[in-house]
Amino acid sequence: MAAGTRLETHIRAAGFKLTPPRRAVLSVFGKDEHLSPEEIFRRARKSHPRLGRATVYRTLELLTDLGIMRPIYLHGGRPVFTRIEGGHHHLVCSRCDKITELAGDGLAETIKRLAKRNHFEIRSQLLEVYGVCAKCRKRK
Amino acid sequence: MAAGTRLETHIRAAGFKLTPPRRAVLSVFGKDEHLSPEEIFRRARKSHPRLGRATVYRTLELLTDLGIMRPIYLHGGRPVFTRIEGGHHHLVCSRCDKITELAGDGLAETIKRLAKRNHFEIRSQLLEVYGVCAKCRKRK
DNA sequence: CTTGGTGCAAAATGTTTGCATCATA
DNA sequence: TATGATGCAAACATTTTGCACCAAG
Repeated sequence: MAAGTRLETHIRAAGFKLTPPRRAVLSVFGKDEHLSPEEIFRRARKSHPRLGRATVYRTLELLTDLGIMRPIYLHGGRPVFTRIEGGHHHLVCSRCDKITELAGDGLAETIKRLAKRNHFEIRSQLLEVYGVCAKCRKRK
Repeated sequence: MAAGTRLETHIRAAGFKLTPPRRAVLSVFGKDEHLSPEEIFRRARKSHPRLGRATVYRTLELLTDLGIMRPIYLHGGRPVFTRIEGGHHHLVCSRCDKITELAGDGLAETIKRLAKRNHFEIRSQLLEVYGVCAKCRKRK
């Protein structure tokens, strides 16, 4: 679990303690995983049964403050958490709720350029384009 | 209040009743206004004091279903509502929470082009770039 | 051994729902 | 006047907080 190890190092480097509950939370994240606090709780408890919900929330807050993870609000305003790196550019279909990653194509670069013009230091990008996906348009 | 009138017409056209509470909710939205349900409730109650919170939520849901408004989730996952038209491109400073509109510059067009390539029909765009604004960087 | 981290339970917050009443179309 | 809309209060879901105890560094 290289990714997990890297995250763990990050926590210690920032001067925070690396505890079993925190390891359990970190361990459930693969790359590009989008998980709700409740789902994280359920999964992490498998490796650390004593885990409480409050600790999940506190750990997610810590990880967010450290710039390791970030919440994304998609359906109904409930958050899912994901690793912060990379651009998160989504086409969200409001019919079938399918989320398509909108890859590359100079989008991230365009955004960086615009941000630079505003002297803004980018930490994370999130683009959500809402509408109707190709499949649902046909099925109309 | 041309905008308000236009929205009211939209509601009737869709076969819904135009009631005082709904007019009160609609009336608080200027253009580019981003308001939380609670703030909408507070403002709308000035023109219609009997208004209840539930009606605000129900009206916002209706307006969202009609494609007139949309929720945006910025700070701490609490929604703010805004008119759906136009691109909503924000630079969000995680130090001071200031939100800067990232205007034009071909961004909306770039996104449209990419969506078209995916045969995706755009209804609304939302870009959130998180990071540190110019002012806060200096103040470091 | 010191300080930050944890789990539990209670509290706070934000949103939804059931229902009797009201008013638009 | 029929049906959809409203306000109220209770229910609900999610997140935060207080506190005594625990363990990583």
